[in-house]
Amino acid sequence: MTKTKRDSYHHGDLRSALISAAEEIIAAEGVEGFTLRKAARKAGVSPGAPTHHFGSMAGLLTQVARRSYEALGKQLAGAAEGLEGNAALRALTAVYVRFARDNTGRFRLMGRTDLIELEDDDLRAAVYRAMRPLAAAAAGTRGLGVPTPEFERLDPRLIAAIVPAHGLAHLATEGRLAATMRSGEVDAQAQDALVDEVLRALWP
Amino acid sequence: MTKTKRDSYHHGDLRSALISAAEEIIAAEGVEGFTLRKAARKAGVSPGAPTHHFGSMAGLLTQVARRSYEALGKQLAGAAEGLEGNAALRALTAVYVRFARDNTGRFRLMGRTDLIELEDDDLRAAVYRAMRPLAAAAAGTRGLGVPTPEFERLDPRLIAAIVPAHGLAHLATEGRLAATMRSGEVDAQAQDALVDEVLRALWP
DNA sequence: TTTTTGTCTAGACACTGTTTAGATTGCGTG
DNA sequence: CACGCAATCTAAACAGTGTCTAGACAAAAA
Repeated sequence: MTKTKRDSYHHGDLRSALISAAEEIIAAEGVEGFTLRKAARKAGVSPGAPTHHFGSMAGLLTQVARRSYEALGKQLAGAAEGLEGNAALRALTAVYVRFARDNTGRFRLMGRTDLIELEDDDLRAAVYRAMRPLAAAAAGTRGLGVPTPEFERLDPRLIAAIVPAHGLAHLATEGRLAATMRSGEVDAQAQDALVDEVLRALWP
Repeated sequence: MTKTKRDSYHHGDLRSALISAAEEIIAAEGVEGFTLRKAARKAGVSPGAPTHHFGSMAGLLTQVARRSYEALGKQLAGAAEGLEGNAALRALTAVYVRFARDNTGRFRLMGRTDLIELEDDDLRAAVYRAMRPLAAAAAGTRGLGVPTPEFERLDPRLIAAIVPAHGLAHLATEGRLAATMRSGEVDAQAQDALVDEVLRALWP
């Protein structure tokens, strides 16, 4: 509850305050619980204020999505260290799925093309950068070149490396994957084990 | 534009009229363009009327999702005929992706766990039934038993059969897969070819 | 010090889903 | 056939939403 109070008419750093507020709301209540007015209230500012900084709600959420891709990229970056071939791909996919499970709100936002501005250059760059470890692993295993930012022309074998991660992550966040315990919570360990089994079936 | 006019106070078959209206709106404007009031207007009925038949907006959309899974199931049913092993899996996955591409609105709805009632028994049954062809193909190839409706206890190798379809379909609907032509439209043929290449990389 | 520029507020607008109380009708029973 | 009941739909309201237009305020530039 970082309700930023202020004494002066101007906020000072409203832009990043709104991004933080949005991230907190999404983490606590999910994308479906997010509201632009809520974020404004949390930053201690009037409902119309965010528009001036982000143009629209989608503008703000695009920034949140961009930062989320950066976070995902950071987690993927070190995940394949010392591993090669299919073992590297398995490790990266496992991290991808864990990120989706542990950051359900943000991950759902990343897939909501109606809420974010997909053509935003910074966002596209962040997506591209986040996928680089997967590309590198696929390249190492199968002799691919480095992919270009244009997703339209990605090598089919690189897509083949991304697809299982994406699919598993979606199933996980939709609660269809695994091991929901009696409390309703997800048994992370059991899910990790299941994911590992699936990955060994795909990439032995 | 099936604007159902009526002369009597009672509608007659409002329930299915609302489902049809919702399907038309979602097909034309996507899930994000759907509105309960819009559906009510299209059926020629007051904003409060749907509540009595479906409880809430999620109730109506759950019916749409159920019918969508039935449609998907129908398309999958005949897709693997005469095929075996990985070839059957490839054919089924291709149909899955085509369904997502040609029914973007409905497919997006199926993944929106915040808009539909995931615990609805009819919906769960429809999901299970739709996945049966994939299960059968995976079983034929790898010696699996028939899966139970509880998704929590699915065989990892069956999940491995579903995951690429799900992942590819999502990438396709998010516009990240392929071959967007200069018009902004998707080049279906090119996309099919790409999907085939990806599948041959996963299931040679 | 004055002007200009960037920030933010106040209030309104057209919507949304859902709730309440009441009007209207069709149907099964006497 | 007539009656009462249950189902069905309306009308109006409520608390919200994102966004737009004026204008108020403050800080930086002239």
